[in-house]
Amino acid sequence: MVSERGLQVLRAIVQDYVDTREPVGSKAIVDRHAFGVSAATIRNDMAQLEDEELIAAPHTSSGRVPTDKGYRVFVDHLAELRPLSTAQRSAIASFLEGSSDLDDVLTRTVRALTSLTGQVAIVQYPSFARARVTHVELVQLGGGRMLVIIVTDTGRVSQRVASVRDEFDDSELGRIRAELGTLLVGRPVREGLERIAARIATPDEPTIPRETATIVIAKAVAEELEHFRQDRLVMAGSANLARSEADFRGSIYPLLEAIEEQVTILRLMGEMVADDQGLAASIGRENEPFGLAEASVLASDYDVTGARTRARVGLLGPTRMDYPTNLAAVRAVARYLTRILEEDESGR
Amino acid sequence: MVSERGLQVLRAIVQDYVDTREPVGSKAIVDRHAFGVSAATIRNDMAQLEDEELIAAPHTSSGRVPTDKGYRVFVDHLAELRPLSTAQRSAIASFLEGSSDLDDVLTRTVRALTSLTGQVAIVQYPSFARARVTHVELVQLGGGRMLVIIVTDTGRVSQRVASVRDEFDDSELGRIRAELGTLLVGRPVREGLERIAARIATPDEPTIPRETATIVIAKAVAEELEHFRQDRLVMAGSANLARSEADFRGSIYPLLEAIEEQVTILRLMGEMVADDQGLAASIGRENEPFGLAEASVLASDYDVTGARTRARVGLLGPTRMDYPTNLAAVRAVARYLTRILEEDESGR
DNA sequence: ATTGGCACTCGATTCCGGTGAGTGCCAACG
DNA sequence: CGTTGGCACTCACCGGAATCGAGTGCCAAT
Repeated sequence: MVSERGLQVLRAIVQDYVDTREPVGSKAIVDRHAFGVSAATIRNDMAQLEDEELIAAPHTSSGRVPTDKGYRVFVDHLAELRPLSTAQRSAIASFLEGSSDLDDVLTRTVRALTSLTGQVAIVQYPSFARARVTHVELVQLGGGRMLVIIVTDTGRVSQRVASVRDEFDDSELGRIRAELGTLLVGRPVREGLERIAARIATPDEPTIPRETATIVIAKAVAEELEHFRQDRLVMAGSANLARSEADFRGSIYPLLEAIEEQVTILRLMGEMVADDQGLAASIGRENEPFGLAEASVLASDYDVTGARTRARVGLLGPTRMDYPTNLAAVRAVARYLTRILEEDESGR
Repeated sequence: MVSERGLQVLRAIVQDYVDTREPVGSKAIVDRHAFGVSAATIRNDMAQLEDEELIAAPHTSSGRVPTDKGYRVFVDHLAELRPLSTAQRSAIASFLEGSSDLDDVLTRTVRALTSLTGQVAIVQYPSFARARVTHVELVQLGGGRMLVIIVTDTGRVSQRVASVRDEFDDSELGRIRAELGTLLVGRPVREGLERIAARIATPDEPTIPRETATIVIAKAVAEELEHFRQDRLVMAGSANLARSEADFRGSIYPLLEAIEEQVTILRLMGEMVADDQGLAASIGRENEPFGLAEASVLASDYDVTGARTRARVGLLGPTRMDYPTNLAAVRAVARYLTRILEEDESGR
């Protein structure tokens, strides 16, 4: 329904509007872009684009602004990702250089992405539900406290303090440790949880205090494992929302709230559908069910070899954002992250 | 220089302005507050307050607005803390109920305070620099990785993964563990750091690989201990800044940035001087050196028995805030927190 | 010291006409 | 049929004038 040149006009409108934040008129288009035609012709094309609801006019006689649908078409068909400059690439590299554990890598990644794009950057923790437990360690702290440490093959280390009433001698401690070991080591977290649940359900003589202490510990382990199943986010750059405040008609309150809550963004990132390159975008009104109708989220899958699962890096910003640049940045950062995690994996 | 009634007028102006955000005029004061005098008299008082720079007029003929200095006098001499309702007290209690470890307690505390005040709530981690190390644990993860765990008498547990190239058998591991133990256990973190530094500096035969591995581990321990010295914050409610946006002439960008950076707020909270009740306030321009000239910070000390040191709970909001209510909330939450931590301590 | 009165200030609101960017439509043209 | 120049029309955006009114400062009277 809309001509080839019409699409080029749409592209021009998106680009100019993102640049200037001003509604763009037919004259401005022929001036700034080398279409070989007159303004009147562009106007005809614009009328078509308006029929298709790809652009809209704020008032009867003013330039046009892309609609969310227009941005969608732009992203899907028109946008050529703008490759990063070498300066930008080396910036990423220097951000990520010298990182130690997983937490550190993800924190640095999110910082790199926010400084690259000027948007709110988001990194999803790899889901640990499928990670395998490699170590369970118990350390007595004294005073009836027991430190429980769990390590998985994804390199995540996690600990929790349990209150047991008694002190244990080494052999007893060894026995409990061994039992937990057979229950968990080598098993995926999910499965480990089930096995612990089953073990706890097994009716023990409740009169034997040592045995119940084992159960207390097992429960602490289970609680901590449950923690592993919860997805988490690392974010940075929320202050940037204040800069692009003018793009949010209402206030940035819902955005900041979503950032603090995490859960909304987590669900949103989880539901986005990636293309064959692992890139995904959710634009404006498409985020209405999440209460973020004036924002866009870009995301890219990254590989977490050890976890046999994928997670996402992404960013959040106003609908009026520079999609080609930001998509390229997200993709690049995701690739760097994948590579770092692979090196880390093979380095073991 | 300014009469007793003058101070009451200042109080009225602060209260009304906080309520309405409108400059308040002499007429409004006699209407809303039962001074037994006429508007003209109030005007005379206001002229004096203006001479003292406690209030100011946005334009030649409009009501007055408290200056930062005015707020300061209000907080120091005029404000009677508004005691919390029983509903609010039980809200705090229910927030804090069932909390487990230190992290959890602080997170819940900060949530309680933000929901109570509608401002950005801040809790300073107790400084661990003086905490004593009670356990050093080493766990081999395989692949040349060593998990280092440090526990202090404040209940903080912290871990780090170090890359050592070799595998150790149990006796060797025991020896290293014992050495680290004698270096650290029972010592304050600060002192432990020095002892490790001294130990590393001692020229060892660099040809003995096992020995150098010990040093690698010791370095990892030192790094982690260094982490203990860094103060940290837990914050919540940053979205609230968007609600009170109108109170920030510029944008809320610097505020959000400070929240994300933490370090500025950390320094600010550290430098505030508390009164005999442990309460402190830093108002408006007083925060200029920190780039937060349009904000106020309230804080209250809370006790951390085990750490033999004090830390702070506080909140951050626009200068135009309800000081009596917010100060009371901060104080109440600080007291709850102190009590919880004491119970925890004695419960050992 | 307090008060009523009064002139005055100045931001806010409204109205008005002019300006201009931009559109929609149409007739003409290749 | 797509393209183009022309043209009337719309409407947001000034800038200025007029009005309003809340609030002040000052003063003379109590």
